[in-house]
Amino acid sequence: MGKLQKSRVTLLDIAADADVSRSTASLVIRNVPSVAETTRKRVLKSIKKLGYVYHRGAASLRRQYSHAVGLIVSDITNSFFAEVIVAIEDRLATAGFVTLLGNTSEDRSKEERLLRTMQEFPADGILICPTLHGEFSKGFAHFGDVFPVVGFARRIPGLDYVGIDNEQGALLAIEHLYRIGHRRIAFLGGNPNHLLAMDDRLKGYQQALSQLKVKFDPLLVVPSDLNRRGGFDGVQKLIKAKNPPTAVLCFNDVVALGAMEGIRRLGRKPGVDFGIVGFNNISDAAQCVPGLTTIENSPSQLGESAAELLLKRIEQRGAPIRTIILQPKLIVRESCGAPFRNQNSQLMSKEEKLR
Amino acid sequence: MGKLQKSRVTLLDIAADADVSRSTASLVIRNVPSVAETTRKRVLKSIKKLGYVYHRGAASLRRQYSHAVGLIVSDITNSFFAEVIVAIEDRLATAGFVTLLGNTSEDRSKEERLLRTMQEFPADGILICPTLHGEFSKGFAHFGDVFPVVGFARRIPGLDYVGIDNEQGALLAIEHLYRIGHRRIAFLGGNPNHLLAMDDRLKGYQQALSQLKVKFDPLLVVPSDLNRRGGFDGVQKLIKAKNPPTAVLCFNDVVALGAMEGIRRLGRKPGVDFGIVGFNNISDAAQCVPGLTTIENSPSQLGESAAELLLKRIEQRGAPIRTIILQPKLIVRESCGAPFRNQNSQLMSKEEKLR
DNA sequence: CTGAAAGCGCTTACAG
DNA sequence: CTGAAAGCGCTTACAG
Repeated sequence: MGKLQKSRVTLLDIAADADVSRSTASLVIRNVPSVAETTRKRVLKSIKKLGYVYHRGAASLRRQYSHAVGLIVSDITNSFFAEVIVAIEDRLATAGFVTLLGNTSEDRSKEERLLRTMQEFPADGILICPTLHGEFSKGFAHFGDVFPVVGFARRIPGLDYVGIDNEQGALLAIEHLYRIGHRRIAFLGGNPNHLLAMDDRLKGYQQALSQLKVKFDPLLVVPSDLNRRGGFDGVQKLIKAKNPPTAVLCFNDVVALGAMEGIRRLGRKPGVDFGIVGFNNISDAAQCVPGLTTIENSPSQLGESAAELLLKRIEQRGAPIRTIILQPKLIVRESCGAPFRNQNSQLMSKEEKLR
Repeated sequence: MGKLQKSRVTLLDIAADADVSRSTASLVIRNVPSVAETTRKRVLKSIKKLGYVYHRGAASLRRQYSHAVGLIVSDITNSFFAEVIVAIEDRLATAGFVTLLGNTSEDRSKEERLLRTMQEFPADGILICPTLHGEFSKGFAHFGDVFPVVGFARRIPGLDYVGIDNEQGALLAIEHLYRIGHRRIAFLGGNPNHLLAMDDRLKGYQQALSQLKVKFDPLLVVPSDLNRRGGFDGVQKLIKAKNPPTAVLCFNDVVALGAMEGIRRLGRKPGVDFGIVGFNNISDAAQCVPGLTTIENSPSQLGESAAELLLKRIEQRGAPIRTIILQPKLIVRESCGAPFRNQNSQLMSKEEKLR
């Protein structure tokens, strides 16, 4: 501890201590090779000695990027998004970027505040899963080619986007339920007009029904909050109605897990008395009993692609808009109800164990 | 669009357009009242007209704080932490701070990288739940009075800290299990030597047993990963052993929820054939069936206190170290097993519904 | 291989 | 109430 630390140790202090210029010290820090080995060593020694901490903010101001990226999510407590966040943060860290996280809790005004704050920061770009609302354009209008923004999971017209083929996913789910014997199948979760993903999945649902010559019954489509509670309450409403369904496709796994509990609350056995399909394949889906049959929408793949897309967009702002649509996959587990006993012996044996 | 935007619109551009000095423009932006109303309006008009975006980074460099806070968490996919994060982010946003999020996934080297990066950023301070390891001091040694760091949920000796009274929490849980008839009670989850919280809860567990004159059996203490899978596997190991327990206290709710599924996997009924108590009271605990009896460790309260503590620490770095220990509370639901039927009529009726 | 000077976009005393 | 100048901690050409 050669000297009393008054405020911050700067490059100038290092330069003085190592008896070089500020520029040379800077070159050493950034690992520019053109510095003589002896000089480099002397500088590194001073850095250690004085406890120098690099100031990225100052560097960012001079260079024209911050190596910080904003990540705005609509509900961090939803496991799906938590898993997406991990993937994004990982990918960005690898590229040397820091992540600024914001959680909107589906609150539009919080979203707008976060967008502004992060842009002011300034972040080099923003990754966002927008809140539930129809008129996206409002909050995002000023980002065009001006500021790099990539949407994920929920589409934003006019911006780069990574998401899944929602229609196809719903279609796969309904076909599966039909195949194992279900004829009266409900759709639970989300709100039309608030969520394009909901509209698309509903489209897939209806399309599948019509292909399978099952009559569409609007009473079987029930909106709900996109959390456990929503599934819990929604499925009970469905079952208590007259002419109830025998199975349900839920908007996502979290809703589906809630629905499982709702069925239990009514004294029924999910996967035996009633069929449930989720959407996303979060890790809990494999862990619960009965295992949740679901549509894979890999959070890690989604997160990685989104991060990748943003990094590209930051590098070349002028590039045309890119949209990546990931393909869904049916993951069969044990939650689809009795009919399925007569279907597949391997699955049957799993089913057996439950009793 | 008066002029072609070449790079960034700065205060100087605003000043030129509004025909004032840079200083005056700055005063307007920061809402300093000493500016004449007509001048203010002229400046605001130019800001809108030119699409000016405030540059916080530049301001931070000049003032001596960034209004950014680092938040490092060991596992964002754990609902408990997700709920804590929401609370922290909320509180910080209210105070005008931006949150930089880092997830370590319990990886020590990631933790060290994040600490450094955030400090370099520079964040004004860091909130951290450290990864699982004994020698905390290593990674945190250089933060003393130098840089504001507040720990939460997992203690870090020598730093500000907010957490719960783990010993007392475990004690409450065991007393409850004993009261409703359990005599052979296991402890599941965590790893001694890696986690002080585990040591403390274990201490409470043993203390309760000894007070209740129940013999301590080390075979009933089984370590596990702190996730759903850990609970799932661990409880099955416990039940399959000879002389199995009739109930288990889990390190946290996530482990407990996994244990519930593990019990189902063995064809038993959680809350009927086997008792389970969790720890934390995450929102899923109220939602599952049977409802999870648990020890409340309110994530929102924890997060808010931690944020508060950091804000104070940032304001007065010299202040003595503060430690806040929140008091746990027993939340009785339906997961504690058959003995409990003979106990409480209100709960019995809930239990009834399950059949 | 190394150094002096200018500048990134703000704010902060200090004059007037 | 408003303006000119210096400075926060870096990096970037440009000389030598």
